[in-house]
Amino acid sequence: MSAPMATGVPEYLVRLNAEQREAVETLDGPLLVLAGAGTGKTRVLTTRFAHLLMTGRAFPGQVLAVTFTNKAAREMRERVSAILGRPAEGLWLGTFHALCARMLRRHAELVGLTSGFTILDTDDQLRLLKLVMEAGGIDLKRWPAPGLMAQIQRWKDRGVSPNRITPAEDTDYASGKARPLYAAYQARLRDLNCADFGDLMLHMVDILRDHPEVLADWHRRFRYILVDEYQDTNLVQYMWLRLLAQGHKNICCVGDDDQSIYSWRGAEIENILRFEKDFPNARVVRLESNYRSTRPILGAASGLIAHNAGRLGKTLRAGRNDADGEKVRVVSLWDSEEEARMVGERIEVAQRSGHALSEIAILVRAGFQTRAFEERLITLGVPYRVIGGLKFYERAEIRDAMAYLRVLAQPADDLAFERIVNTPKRGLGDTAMRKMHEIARAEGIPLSSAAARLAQGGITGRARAALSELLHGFARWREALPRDGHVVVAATLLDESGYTEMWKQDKSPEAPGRLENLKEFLRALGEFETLTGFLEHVALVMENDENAADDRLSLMTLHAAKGLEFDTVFLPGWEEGLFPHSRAMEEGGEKGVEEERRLAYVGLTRARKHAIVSCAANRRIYGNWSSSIPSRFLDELPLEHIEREGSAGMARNRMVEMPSVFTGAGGLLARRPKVIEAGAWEVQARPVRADAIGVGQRVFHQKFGYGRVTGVEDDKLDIAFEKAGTKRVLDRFVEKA
DNA sequence: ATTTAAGGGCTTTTT
DNA sequence: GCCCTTAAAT
Repeated sequence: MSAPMATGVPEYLVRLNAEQREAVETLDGPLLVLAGAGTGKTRVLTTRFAHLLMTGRAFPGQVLAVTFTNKAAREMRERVSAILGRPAEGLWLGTFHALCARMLRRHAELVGLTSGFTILDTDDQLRLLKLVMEAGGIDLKRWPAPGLMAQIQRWKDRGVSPNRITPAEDTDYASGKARPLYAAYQARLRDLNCADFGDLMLHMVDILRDHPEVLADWHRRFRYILVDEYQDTNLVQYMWLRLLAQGHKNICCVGDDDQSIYSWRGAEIENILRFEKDFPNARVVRLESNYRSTRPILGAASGLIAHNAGRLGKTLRAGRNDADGEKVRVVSLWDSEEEARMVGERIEVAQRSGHALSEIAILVRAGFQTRAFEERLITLGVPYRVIGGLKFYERAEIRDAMAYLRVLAQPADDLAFERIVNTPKRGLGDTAMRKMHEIARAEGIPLSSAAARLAQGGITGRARAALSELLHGFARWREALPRDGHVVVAATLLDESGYTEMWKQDKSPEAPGRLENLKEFLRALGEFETLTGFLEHVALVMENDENAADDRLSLMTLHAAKGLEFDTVFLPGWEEGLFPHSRAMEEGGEKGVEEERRLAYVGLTRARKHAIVSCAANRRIYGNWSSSIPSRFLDELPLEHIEREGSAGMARNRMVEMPSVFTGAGGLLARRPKVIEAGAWEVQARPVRADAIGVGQRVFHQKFGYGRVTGVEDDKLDIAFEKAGTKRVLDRFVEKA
């Protein structure tokens, strides 16, 4: 513990405002910190953590700190270290899933697993469930597996294992067979020594519920519990927290009911609404001083969210000295293309006046909306990045490589074996696989053993040779493992199995990138002592490098934007049906609309200085043009904080004045937005692309599709397009594919 | 056993 | 309008 400051108050506390300080210094008993957007939530959480250590209230290993994302966990670790002035070691700090996995490794045998269990990805989960359903004689046409998977996940989110399903929790899926199928699926997971994501939580809760001595052990360990984003916890996470908090009752949950946007993933906003009932004598501290946004942005966001019922109630106050600023712009446009043009032009104007692109974001409701903006940004030559998309470990090549290593580590891992047995193609098709399954089922042995049996005889020459080569390979690699180490063996394995070669032969544009990813995979493997440690890391923690080293604009969904902030934020597509989304309204009714409204609130509060909301009167959805009316959320923004502009009339009841969609493209193109600052249209000199395109690069062109660069001359490219033939185009019209 | 055709569906996705 | 999953064709 470092010496107290001369004043008696440590420096890290002095930097806090009164409410933040109360949240940090209230150490005993349950505490709920209601932290509005931009009120210093992370600072409170990390300072509180450090304070617990600095005051000697707890050793690092006695604090359990839970986040939802790896990113949040990493950030907290870094900031706690910064306050402590040394790396924070031995912490129980991580995501719900990572922490549960860590705990479950110690108690795996209590749920019929061994500590080396494998964590399945969603792909494996579904394949396994399909096998279980087929074995159960279910007609997969009539009862698609994803439906049952969703149901099982819902059960797991609610902490319901097969034996705990009450009639109220049951479903009529597949004429009431859901429950036995769930049980069979769990049994198969156990046999394969696997756990899916939901199991990590579910098993731990079951263990803590059923084994008081285990629970008591964890109570002895954890004296303080810190929880981030409490509004996003689901029931099983709540149960887990509650069980662990029973011991010392020192649980501090930080969250914001107004930012609960994941109910469709099982998050229960009731968890935070109920906190004071669940934890008697709980203190509640509200953080309401916002240090992020201007007064008009806060006013607009507050006015909007005030339309929700059943809130815990907070009022965001502007905490900045320079909080005065521009009103929120509400721009109405003729169609989605004009909307994209408007956003693009404003970005160019901002860019020319020195605004960093990395401080601008376009936040959309649904993924398909990004396309129009991407097209626009490409033609304007504005660098951007789309946040979201596939995670590192969700890429096919990484999953394949993982599967190889899983078979190496656990020959009985049927799912992994099945994935790689014919990847690369070894001439093992349906017939060979069926035979393998038959043997495995008949003998009650793993697939790989069945394959060995099959290689002795039972299939034809070519397939047989290929199969026995693979099996001999695994025997060899496994033998080499203790001698050469996992990194070397992994590299040889991917090489000798023909897997790397498969991608080298592949002519598709993604192939080089995939080989890169495999290199990255091997490099990351080198950072781990053991194979199993690495497999867990990849399953739970590994993520994309979206580090914004270069100056690019961000394009992402509103969901992906939670927790981020930008100087300027564009919020397009505020139209009934899209935002609030019709599905959300159909499925959730008024509750659904409220969650959409929270999403709008999240979007607005991402902006520090400028927020530009827009709606289009016409939008192409699923290929068809359809007209839409402005979102009800626009009417809910307080008039004094917004400024309306636009070419396409705003009032929701004046829609009749809108020209028909069918007036044709001429009228549509002739119409120019009146919303653009003067001069914005006279854009001549485009910046040269930062990412130079070379010969051989595969590229994408909006009009001509995919092609390969055959020549480069200044900013002009000769491209052999797959469909459109050879053309010469300006480099700014293509993107790397 | 791989290639091609037809069909359905389509919001968000921290782990 | 597009993309992905499953069905028949060679």
